[in-house]
Amino acid sequence: MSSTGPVPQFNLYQLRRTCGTCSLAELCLPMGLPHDDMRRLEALIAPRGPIGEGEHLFRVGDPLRALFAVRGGFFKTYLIEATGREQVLGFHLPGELIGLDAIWPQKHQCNAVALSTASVCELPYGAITDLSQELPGLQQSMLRLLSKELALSHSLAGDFTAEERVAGFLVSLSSRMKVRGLSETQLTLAMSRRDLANYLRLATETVSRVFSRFEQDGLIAVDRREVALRDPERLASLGRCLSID
Amino acid sequence: MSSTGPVPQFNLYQLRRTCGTCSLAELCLPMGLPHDDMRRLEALIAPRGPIGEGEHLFRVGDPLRALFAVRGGFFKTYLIEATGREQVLGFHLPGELIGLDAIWPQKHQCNAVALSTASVCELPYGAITDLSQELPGLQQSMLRLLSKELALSHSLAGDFTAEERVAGFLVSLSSRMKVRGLSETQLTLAMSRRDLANYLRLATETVSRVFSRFEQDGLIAVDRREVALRDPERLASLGRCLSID
DNA sequence: CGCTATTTTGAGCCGCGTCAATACGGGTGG
DNA sequence: CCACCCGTATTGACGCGGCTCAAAATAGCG
Repeated sequence: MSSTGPVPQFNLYQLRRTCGTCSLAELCLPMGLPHDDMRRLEALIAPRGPIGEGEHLFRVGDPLRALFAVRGGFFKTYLIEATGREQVLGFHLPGELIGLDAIWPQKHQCNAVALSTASVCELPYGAITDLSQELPGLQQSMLRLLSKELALSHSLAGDFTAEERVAGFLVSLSSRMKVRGLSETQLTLAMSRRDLANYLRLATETVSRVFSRFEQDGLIAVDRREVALRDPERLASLGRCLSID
Repeated sequence: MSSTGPVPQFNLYQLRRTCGTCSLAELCLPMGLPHDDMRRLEALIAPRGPIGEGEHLFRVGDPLRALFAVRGGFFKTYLIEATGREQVLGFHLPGELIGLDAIWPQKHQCNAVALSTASVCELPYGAITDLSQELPGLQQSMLRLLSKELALSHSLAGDFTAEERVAGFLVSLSSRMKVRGLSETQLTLAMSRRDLANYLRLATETVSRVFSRFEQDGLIAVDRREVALRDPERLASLGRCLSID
């Protein structure tokens, strides 16, 4: 049995609407914030209801009004090069903040689109920075998140072989799922092969081939977008560190 | 005549020791800060004298004590992969801040080494964040710098051909030199071919070959580490945007 | 003037991209 | 329920860009 149906998704609409009770709080902006401070932050945050698959949170050039924290579902950020080619920058799981690269010029530098039905918390940028002026913990959180993203981006920058990239991606995703209390061996890829390949800077055919090879070698079991890690150890040794969590 | 001697370097020791009179202030952390605020920032900053070529500012794992702003000279940041291979993350010109990726875990995530005799301003991290708690402009500056670095990192992430990478690098460097009031056509590369190739994720031989090809095509003139841009237009059209300035 | 590190140039090979064909799956309408 | 269609994924054949290996040129330095 390769899949008995989709892995249990994040329960989008059962998530409480406050940071204090949100299971993602420790991954998200309020991480490590004292309770009282968290309440003040909450007051600024606007939850935003179901966002349909394919719907955009923002696009390149949009003025930065708010940062977005993923509550449920998956997002992809990408940009369109001068040549017209799409370039996937990242996939974003619940608890992660999107739009940080817009702070510099106050305009979004990439597009953000939902890969599945999703929901987010909207954090009005001005209000957040105003508040962080008063709450040292909040300022620290923001700097830390930015810095972390930077480190992640660095770790992605190396020149890796196709196998290293794919293995690294799987291991990293596994660890991100684990942190969120989900299965670390039974992964459901939210993205198409094309998006994944683009993100990894490979051709879709190459990703396909590597998946097949890994399956033959008993490293994983692939069924469409369900991937089971059979030998996480060996997989981890194959993939260079693409993870930061 | 390809070179009549080295291009005039930044006058390290003639630079005044205060942000208020530093020609790099507008590129650096105090960018856009009101005069009074700048004075308060200055009080925290410790200039650090001549740093010899090959000397390290910090290494992976060092606790984050301070961020460093380059005043004169050039730095390289890099890390050593698990496999032992070096990975160059970036080259840093005067006015740029180094060490931002250390904020997240409070430990430096990369090594920083001087490529030439250099000097820096040392910004004690705790003091900076404390002050930025009071000065909204300073907080904005820090967020902007981080965000900018992130955007730069994104723009580097694409999969480019060797020619695109080299051309992009030259164009980007040219623009960074121009901002600093130096020649935008007569570039002095501070780094070895090996470092440059590593940074661009190419083999040194490939960089060498691309340089030769560009020279044959009349795009540039190369003499050792002196590179003259002969046709910046065409060069820019070749190289995808690797710049953010 | 030799020694060594760096850079350039050449030859050959291999991983991955490209092109093309096939297989699969999910949705739609009869 | 099945036939059909179309987008996505897989598999195969082939070519090319850039890496590797090797050697020659050049520069830096004692």
